[in-house]
Parts: sequence; structure tokens; C-alpha cells
Amino acid sequence: MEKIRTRYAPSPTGKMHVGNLRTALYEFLIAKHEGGDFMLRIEDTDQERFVEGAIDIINRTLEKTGLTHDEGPDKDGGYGPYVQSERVKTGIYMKYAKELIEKGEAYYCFCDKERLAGLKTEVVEGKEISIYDKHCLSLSKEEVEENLKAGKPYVIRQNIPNEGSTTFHDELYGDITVENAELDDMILIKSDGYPTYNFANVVDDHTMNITHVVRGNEYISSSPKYQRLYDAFGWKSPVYIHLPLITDEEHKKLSKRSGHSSFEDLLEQGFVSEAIVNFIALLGWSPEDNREIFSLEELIKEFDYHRISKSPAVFDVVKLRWMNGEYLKAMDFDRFCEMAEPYLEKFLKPGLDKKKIAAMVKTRIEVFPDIEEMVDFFNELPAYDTEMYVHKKMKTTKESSLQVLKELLPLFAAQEDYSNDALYAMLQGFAAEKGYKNGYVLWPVRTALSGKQMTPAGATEIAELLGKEESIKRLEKGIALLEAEGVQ
RNA sequence: GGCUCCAUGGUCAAGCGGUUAAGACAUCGCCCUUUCACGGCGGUAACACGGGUUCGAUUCCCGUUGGAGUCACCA
Repeated sequence: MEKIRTRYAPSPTGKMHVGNLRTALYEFLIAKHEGGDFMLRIEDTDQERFVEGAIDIINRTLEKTGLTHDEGPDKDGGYGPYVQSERVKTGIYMKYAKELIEKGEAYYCFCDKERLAGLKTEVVEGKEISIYDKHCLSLSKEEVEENLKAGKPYVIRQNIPNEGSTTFHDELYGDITVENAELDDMILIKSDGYPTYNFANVVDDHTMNITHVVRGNEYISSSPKYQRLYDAFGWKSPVYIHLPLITDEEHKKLSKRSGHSSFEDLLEQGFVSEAIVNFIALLGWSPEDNREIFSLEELIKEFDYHRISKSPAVFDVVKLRWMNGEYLKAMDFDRFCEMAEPYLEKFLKPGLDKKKIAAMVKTRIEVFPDIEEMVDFFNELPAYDTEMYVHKKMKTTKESSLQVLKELLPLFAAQEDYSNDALYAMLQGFAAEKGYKNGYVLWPVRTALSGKQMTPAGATEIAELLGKEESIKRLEKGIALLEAEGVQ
């Protein structure tokens, strides 16, 4: 069997959209699952939309996610160049466009913007919809020559008959047929001499020997036109695999507005790239078993593209958060510390034991920014409501808390060893002596020390980190707060 | 609006003619616990509708409805 070759062909227009990333991932997986090659090709035929640095983003993202390409601008595999603007210089697109003209499958068009504008027929949802009227198809060879000689600007259009229909085959969707009359004579070569995506894509996929064309669903409606191009050239069409859309919560195509539409956004929000890759792999594909956590290696092994679904998938950040949490829990501690460091640095004042706090927080957060909410009380005791001293299950009240705190204060003052174990032993001893349940004395202590409803650690662990002086200060503060309310 | 595609819980989804219609996230409850979390256990919750085909349809066909995509000298 022929070796599979897939390609990721992004336009360098800015951030890495998660839809594009998923496309790249599937292209990578389809190739790698069968031991094929994955290629990177840059589609920069629109100079106006080109964004400086966008290629770096693409490269960095592929590297970070592990989607290593076998061929690309930086890795010649004999099919270069891999950047379309460089391919333009080789004259390849013009050569093939002229071949099509010879065959009567394409023609020069000299219509200017004004005439084209006059064609506009319908306005739907603010969009002007028109279909080219083949005006220039009737130009004689001489007229064309004349216009060309006169230096009149032109484009080259695909010539699609008004009769008949065109069918192409998609691996997932099956045969899709469209009436030719529905198909516009799309532009192949723009007036600046650059090919359009529509044309460059077909020429490149063929000349670069791509066996499986994997792309987003939004291309399905233009695929019949591409099919006609393959047929016109007499080329064997590739295997098409159109991927279901990824949508936002409103079931609309994911856009920047949603706030988590790009890989960069997600990294900024504290997600790790392995979790992102894992998550988007499951958006539109599912394995045979019920497994959900997959490394890239495991995905390669399991990925059967026939199990890709046809219906769109909502990008559910809540589930991504859960998955990210799973990755954080499973993460090597040193790496976790390294990644959490910027956040700990930002949210904790110096002097606190960051390693210990990192360990506390590791299994309790879903994304790194969650750290702030969890550790801020270490810096400073927040203002808190004394209602927190009341806990039904612990059977504590404001009165009991005040009493316990007062009884405990001298013990805390006398205590020299502020290690967690020693403190715990001390408190437990106290509880046992008084006949209290552990929770009955620990609850008020933890509350006074943290001022928070929930903390990443228990009372004694907090005291250990706070140290003797600060702990006593906070306990005293708790007593003062309660007494100020007239609690006896 | 034309064309095309899609349709199982709130979300991701398994299912590919006969099932008590999986599982995960979320949600709710209980247990555990030095609070919360983690963990464990359990609950609520779905085949859009109407016709066929068939002994039998979530599954196949048609229609309806709903949703989405697309209709550029952007990709």
C-alpha cells in the first residue's frame, strides 16, 4: 500500500486557532497511525493578511504539542519549496493555470470591480451574493491577446459548465453531489499573479503527493470545485476527510469572542499543552474503549480515522479544566513546581515555603491561576465573617470556638516546635484531655488561622507555614473578633 | 434565500435491527475526612417529530422541524 502523506497547511495570519490545531493533530495522527509522513506547508498567498511572526507561532505550537513534521520549510523532503509564496516564484501555478486554459477548463477574465459589483444580485444577512456571468468566456482569442498586450489587469477563472453535476467522495460523509449551475467560476489566479487558496491547494496537494486531504468541514461546499480541477487535469483525487466543526457554547463556529479560541489563549489561562491536545483529540473522535486520558503516543496507536464523528462538537472549557486537573495531579512534582513557580511567586510574599505550598495545591487546582484564590490567605489574613466559626457537623458554635481558642492560646504560646506533627500532637492531646472531638477544636483553629471557608491544608499545616508569631497573632485576632461581637 | 451537511441527557460521546440505551464532564445526595478538595458509592437526566421498511427500529428509507456551514481577487 502507498505510504500515507498528510499535510497541515495553515495561513500565517495570527494566533493558532484550536480548530486549526485539531486539524493539524488529526492530520498528524492519521499519517502516524499508519507510519506515514506529516508535512507542513505555509499558505501565504494573501500578502494582505500576512501577519509578522505568525510563522513562528505555528512552529512553536507544533513543537510544543509534539506534532513534529517530517517535511516542511525547515525540512526538505524533496517536494519543496514548502512556502507558497516561494512556489509562486517557480511559476508552477501559472503553468498549470495555462494548461487549464488550453483545455478550455479555465479562461482569462478582464472584468473590473465595477462590472463585478453590477452583478450583485441578492443580499442575504448583509452579505452580497452573486455568481459570475461568464462574461469573459466569450472573448475571442484575439481579444484576449489584445487585452493582454495592452497590459489590462486580469484574473484566470475556472470554467464550470452550467449543466450537469459534480460528485466527490469523502471518507466520512460519503458521496456529495452538487449541481454545476450552483458552482461559481472561481478565480484561480488573482490579478496580482498569485494563486488563490483554491487553486494553490489543489496544485500543491497533487504535486507534493498528498494522499489524504484532511481539512475542516467549512471546505465541504467548495470541494466539488476542487474535484473538477483534479478531473480537468486528469489527476487522481486524494482521499478526502472533512472534519466536523468545533463550536462555542452557542453552537456557532468558535471565534475569538469566546476567549478560549486559540492555543495561546489556553496556555495563558494556565492549561498545559498535553491536556489541550488530549482534549481536542476527543472533540470529534472517540476510541473503541472508554478511555479518556491519552498521551500523544497513545493517540497515534489508537487513532482510527473511521471513528471520527460527523456532527459538530461544543468546546466545553469546564471539561477541559477537569482534564487539565488530571494532568496536573499526574504531573511530576518538579515539573509542577517549575510551572507553578510564576504563580506562586506572584501570589505569595517572600519567606513562605513555596515547595510545601505547591505540594498542597497540586491536587486541588485545575489550572495554575486557581492558585491565587487558594493561597492568598497566607500573605494576609482576610477580613472574614465570624459565622464561619459555626459548623453543624463539627458541632462548633461561636461560643465554643471562642472558648477553645482562649484555652488554646497559652498552649500555642508555650509551643516551641511548630512542625505540623508536633502541633497536631499538641492539639490532639488537648482535645483528648478535654474530651472534645478533633474537628471541634481544629475547625475554629483553622478558621482563625486562615479566615477562609476552604483552604488547601489543615489547621496545623497552616500554622507550620505561618510560624509561631503569625499564628498567635491570627488566633488572637479571632478571639478579638468574637469578643467584639459580645460572644461569651 | 440557494446549496450542502448534521441530529442520542446541559456538554463530550458509545451504539452500527432485538441492549435494563454504556462511559466521562457538569449537577445533586451519601460516605470518608483535620474544613474544602481528593477519593469511594449512588441519584436526576437522552434516542427531535411524523410516516414507511421489518416479526421487531435509536439504528435503514422518506418527509417535517431544528441547528450548522458555505455562497470573496480570505483561507
